[in-house]
Amino acid sequence: MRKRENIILKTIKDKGLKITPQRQLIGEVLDGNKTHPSAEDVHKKVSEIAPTVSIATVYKTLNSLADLGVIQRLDVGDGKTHFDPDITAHSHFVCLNCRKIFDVATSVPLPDLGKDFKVVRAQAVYYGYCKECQDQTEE
Amino acid sequence: MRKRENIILKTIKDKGLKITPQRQLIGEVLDGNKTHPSAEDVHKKVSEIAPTVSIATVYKTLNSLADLGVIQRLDVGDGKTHFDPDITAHSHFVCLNCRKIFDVATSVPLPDLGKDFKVVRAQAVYYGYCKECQDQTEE
DNA sequence: AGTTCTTTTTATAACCATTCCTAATCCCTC
DNA sequence: GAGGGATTAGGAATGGTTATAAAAAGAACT
Repeated sequence: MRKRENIILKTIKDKGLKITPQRQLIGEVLDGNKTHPSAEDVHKKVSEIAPTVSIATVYKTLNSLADLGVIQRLDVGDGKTHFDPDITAHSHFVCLNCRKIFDVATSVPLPDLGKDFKVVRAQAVYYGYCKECQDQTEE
Repeated sequence: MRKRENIILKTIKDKGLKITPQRQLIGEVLDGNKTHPSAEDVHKKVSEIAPTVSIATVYKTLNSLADLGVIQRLDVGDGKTHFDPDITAHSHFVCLNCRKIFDVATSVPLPDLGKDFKVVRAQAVYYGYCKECQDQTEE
C-alpha cells in the first residue's frame, strides 16, 4: 500500500512555486481536511508544529492555492473565509446553532441564465440544525 | 391610484418598534430597492437627506429588520454583508468582474438531507460575468 | 408642564479578519 | 561567496462591524 500523494503540494510544485517548509505544513494540514478551516484554524494547526509561521504567510499561501484552484474559498456568513480542499462538486450545510459546516453530496448544476449572464460557478449553502443541535434543543 | 404601502415600515410598527425618523428613512431607502446595498450604501443614501444619522443606527436597524425577517442578509464573499428587501424565493448572480449583484428567478428548493440535517433555508449564489463585463473584455 | 421609565440614537472606542509594508532570510546561479 | 529573485516574519494599517456609555426622544401618567 503506497502513500497517497498530496495534490496540494504537487500543484505548488507544478506551478513553479517553491516547496518551503511553511507551505509543506499548510499543505499537510489541508490535505484531506473535511473541517472547512478558516485561516486562523490553519494557522493554529501549523503553529503546533512550527510556532514561528506567521499568519500572513498562511493567508498568502491559502490565497495562492485558492487562486490556483486547488482549494476552494467558502463563505457561510460568519465573517470569516473558510477553505475547502475538496473541489469536487458538492454543497454545504451550516448549522445555525453550532456553526459547524458539513459537506452534502447534493450539488446544484450551473444554470443557464441566458447570454447576459455567463455562469462559471454555482455555490449552494443550506442552513438549518445538525443532529447534535436538534437533540440538544429537544429536551 | 393609491400609494403602495411600505411593508418594512409596517413591520416595524407591527412588532412594537417605534417609527423614528431614522428608521423611516432607512425603510424608504430599502423599499423596493433592487441594488442589494451594504450597510455603508444605505448610510450614504440616508445621509443625503439626514446627514447626522450615524452608521451604528443603520447597522442596528438593518440587523433588526433582518432578524424580523422583513429583509434578507446576503453574503457574496466580498467582505461585506448586503441586504435585500426582496424576501421571495430567488437566487443571486454575482459578476466576478464588476462585483454587481443581480437577482435571478431560479431558486433552489429546500433539499431533504435526512433527519440528521433539518434544513430551514437554502441560498444559491452564481458567479460569472454580466453582459456589460462580457462585452468589455471581448474587444 | 413635570416626573419617571423605556427606547432609541449618537459618537467613539474596540474588535476581528485580512492585507500591506519592509527588512531579513533563503535559495539559486554565476 | 556575491548578486538577485522569491519568500517569510512581524507588526502596522485597513475596513467592516459591534460594544459601550451618555445624551436625547417618546410615552404614560399626574
